[in-house]
Amino acid sequence: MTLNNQHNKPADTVVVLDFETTGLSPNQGDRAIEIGAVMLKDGKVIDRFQQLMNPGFRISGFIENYTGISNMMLSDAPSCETVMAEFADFIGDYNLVAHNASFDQRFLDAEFRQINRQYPGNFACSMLIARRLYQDAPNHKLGSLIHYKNIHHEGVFHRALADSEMTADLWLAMLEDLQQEHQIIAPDFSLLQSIAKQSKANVLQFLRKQS
DNA sequence: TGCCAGGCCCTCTTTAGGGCCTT
Repeated sequence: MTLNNQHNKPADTVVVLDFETTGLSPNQGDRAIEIGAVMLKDGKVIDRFQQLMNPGFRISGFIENYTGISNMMLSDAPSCETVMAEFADFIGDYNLVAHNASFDQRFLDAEFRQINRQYPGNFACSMLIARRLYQDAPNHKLGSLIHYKNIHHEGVFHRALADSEMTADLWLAMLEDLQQEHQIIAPDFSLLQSIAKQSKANVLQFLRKQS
C-alpha cells in the first residue's frame, strides 16, 4: 500500500524497489511474493510502497526460511495482478533503482506483462555502481555494503521494504560520496548509470572529468 | 529422461571459463 499520494513527478525523483520472489527466474515459472519501494526526491523519502502478494501456488521451504514470508502469510494476500496494477500506478514514469537491477527488472517486466502494463522509466543498478565506487569493499552484496558504509539499519534483511530502504540509503550515500570525495556538484541518475558502464580501471579518470 | 537463470565482469580471455549478485 502506498503511504502518500501527494507528490509531483520531477525528473530528480527515483523509485528504489525490491522484490521477494518464489525463485530466481520468471522464465522458470517463478513469481513475485512481495514488492517494497521507496520514492526519493531531493535526497529524502517522500513515499513508500509495500505489499505481499499471492503467487497462486505454495512457496518452497527455502523461500519461507530465506524471506520469513510464510505460505500462511500469503494465503490471504491479494493476487500478483492486483498488487502489480497498484504498483504500476505508484512508479508512474519515474526512473528506477534496484540492487542487482537485472533481477528485479526481469520480475517487474514479467509481472507487468501479465497485466498488460508498461513503464517508461530507466533502471539503474546500485550493485554495478557500488562495484565501481567501492572497489575496496569486501564484496558487493547489499548487506555487506550497508556495513561497509556504516549505514544504519533495523536488522531486517530479505524483506522487500527493508531491502529497498537500505538500497535507497546506499544510493544516497553514493550521491554524497560523489559530491564530497569526487567534487561532482550535482550527480544525477544518468551520471550514476554512466559510472556503472565504466571499466574498473577507468572510472576514476571518468569521475575527474565530471568534477 | 534429465535438466533447470541471466547478465555483468574479470582473466591464466576473445575459438572460454567461472565468480558474483539477486530469490
